[in-house]
Amino acid sequence: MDRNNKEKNIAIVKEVLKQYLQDRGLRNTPERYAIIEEIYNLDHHFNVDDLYLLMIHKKYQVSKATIYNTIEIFLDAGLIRKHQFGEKTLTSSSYEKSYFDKQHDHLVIYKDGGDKEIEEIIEFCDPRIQGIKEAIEDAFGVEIDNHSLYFYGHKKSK
Amino acid sequence: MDRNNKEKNIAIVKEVLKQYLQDRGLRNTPERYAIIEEIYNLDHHFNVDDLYLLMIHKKYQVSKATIYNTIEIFLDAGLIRKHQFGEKTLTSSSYEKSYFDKQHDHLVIYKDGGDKEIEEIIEFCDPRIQGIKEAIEDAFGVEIDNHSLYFYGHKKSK
DNA sequence: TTCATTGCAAAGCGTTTGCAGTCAC
DNA sequence: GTGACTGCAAACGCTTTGCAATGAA
Repeated sequence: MDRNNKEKNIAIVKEVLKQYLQDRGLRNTPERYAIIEEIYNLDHHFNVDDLYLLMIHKKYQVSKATIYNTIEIFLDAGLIRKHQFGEKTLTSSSYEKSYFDKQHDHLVIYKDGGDKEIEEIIEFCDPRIQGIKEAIEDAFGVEIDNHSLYFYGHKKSK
Repeated sequence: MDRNNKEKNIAIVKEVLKQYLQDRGLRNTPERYAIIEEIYNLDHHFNVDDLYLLMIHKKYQVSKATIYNTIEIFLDAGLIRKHQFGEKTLTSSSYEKSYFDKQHDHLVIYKDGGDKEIEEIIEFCDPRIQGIKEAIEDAFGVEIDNHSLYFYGHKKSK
């Protein structure tokens, strides 16, 4: 059932992608469909290297350059979202599928001790952010397309 | 008056830094004081390259390596904050002095047209973020040390 | 004197680019 | 057939690291 759902979603996303490519006169390359399929099979955040290794270890032969290119298209098409976790240490960009999800924010939990290592990333969604967004739009006469909110913390020690 | 204030603040920050270095058994190098002085003379966000060029063109001879090292200390001491503007294109990390300011968030305004260029960065402070923070702390049993909130948008076209 | 810190240059690492070959159209 | 796309390797840009020289304690 869950699996069926996933397959259905993948089919839908491929259709959306097809439409998008068509509209812009871009080509239907097999790589693009393979990559979007792998992304929508994942349930977590991933970075380019993750995705590259995953695809190498599976059926496909893709290059990182193609993944980078393709991801740019998916971002523009609204099929994925980009994140920069790790305010403390430098990390590669992370991505996640976004077509069926509502926008959500992230709580980044660091391990105790000054090692600056991420323990866990929790997603949440607080409607109050909408109120802030609207206030900012009014205050500065802008249209806000997008936001990112991260909380950084650690497990409460008892 | 403004200038006097700035000089007074710089004196205070140097004192704070001195204390911090002392507490950790770190050394009072002239570079560290020169760098913190230049940072607190700035009124805007800056990146390492900005700061490096500024200092080269002024009295001091510093290396980027030292600036990177030093900035790490200042971050830990709470004297500066680190930002990653530019969700769309890759940018270097930005920093800003933080000792006298209250925590604030940022509205990143992009130029119109798909050129992904930043037009302006506006700072704001909405108290409602505190409410969200507390809700998250309760919901997930964490202590939040820190947050970052960015809105990304564009000027409203009439 | 000692060893943290500096400056320099080299290395790292994620990402982008150039280009010859390929393949969607 | 044409030119957008791919894969590869090289280039890029920011940041980190290794190391000999320096200088704060």
